[in-house]
Amino acid sequence: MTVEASTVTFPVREYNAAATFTSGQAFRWRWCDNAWIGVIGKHWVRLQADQYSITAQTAEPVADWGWLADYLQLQVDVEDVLRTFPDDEPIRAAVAACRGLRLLRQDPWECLASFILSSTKQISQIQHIISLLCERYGEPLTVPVGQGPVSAFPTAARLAGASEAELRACKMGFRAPYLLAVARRVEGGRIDLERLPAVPFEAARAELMTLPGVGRKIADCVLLFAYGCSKAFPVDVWVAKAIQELYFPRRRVRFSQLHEFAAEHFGPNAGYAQQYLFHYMRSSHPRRVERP
DNA sequence: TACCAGGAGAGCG
DNA sequence: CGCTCTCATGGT
Repeated sequence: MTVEASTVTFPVREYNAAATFTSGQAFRWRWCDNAWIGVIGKHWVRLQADQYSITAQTAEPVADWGWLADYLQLQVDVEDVLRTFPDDEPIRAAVAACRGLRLLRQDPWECLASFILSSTKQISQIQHIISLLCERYGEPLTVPVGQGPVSAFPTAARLAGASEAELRACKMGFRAPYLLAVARRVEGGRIDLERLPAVPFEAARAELMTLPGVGRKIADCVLLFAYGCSKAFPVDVWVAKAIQELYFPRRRVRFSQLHEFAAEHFGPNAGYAQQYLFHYMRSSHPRRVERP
């Protein structure tokens, strides 16, 4: 590994950055001048990936790159994950469609807030809402000369002090009272997001689901994308459609049955399988609005 | 115009 | 429990 000033290069095989950053798990990455630009915690980050490595650039000197390796989940061997998938045609097709797709390890509060804002919204619109929210309530960050300004994701404390009308002005509509209530519960210590990793899976999900605006799907997204519970299997309209069409053609299956099937069929890394299916369905049934 | 988007919550029989 | 409706906003 080579480090000079604010850049670092990690050797890594089979990391499909494009699929990873556009597959609807994180919402702040932009493709700009042949690189991915985003924000991780309080760091502005620019990433370039090739077949054998990922090179990262930050705006300020970094002594320890552990936070970045953790976010990108560089220690994960994709082949190990794929070996746990069921050997069936739908999974083979989904994996073939987005080789090297990874799951990121995101900050719990940012992930929770982002997915509260995601309900019944297209990914491009979620990105827009979050962009407005960060611009208006996030702490401005140091950025290299020539780069546009960016801000950190707003803290729960900051949003807890906002009004519902102010949040609605960020285009989030009926999700505003949900986000506000959850920000106030987190800020008031009535839910401790740092403690959840120590809680058994089902109990952690149940606790997340006590939050207003957080049902089974969003709770599973947070467990998967923030806490690394790789068996969590969020079922949204796309994944429901995927399982319906690929595994139960011409037989109507209820929503609860989709969960039961997923839990027993996809194995210990069901969440990874879910992400491959999601990205596969979206890229094989493209909507113009999603791919400019 | 009607319909949909990485849902959740409330009301109904 | 299982179904339906509504919520806010922007796009096709």
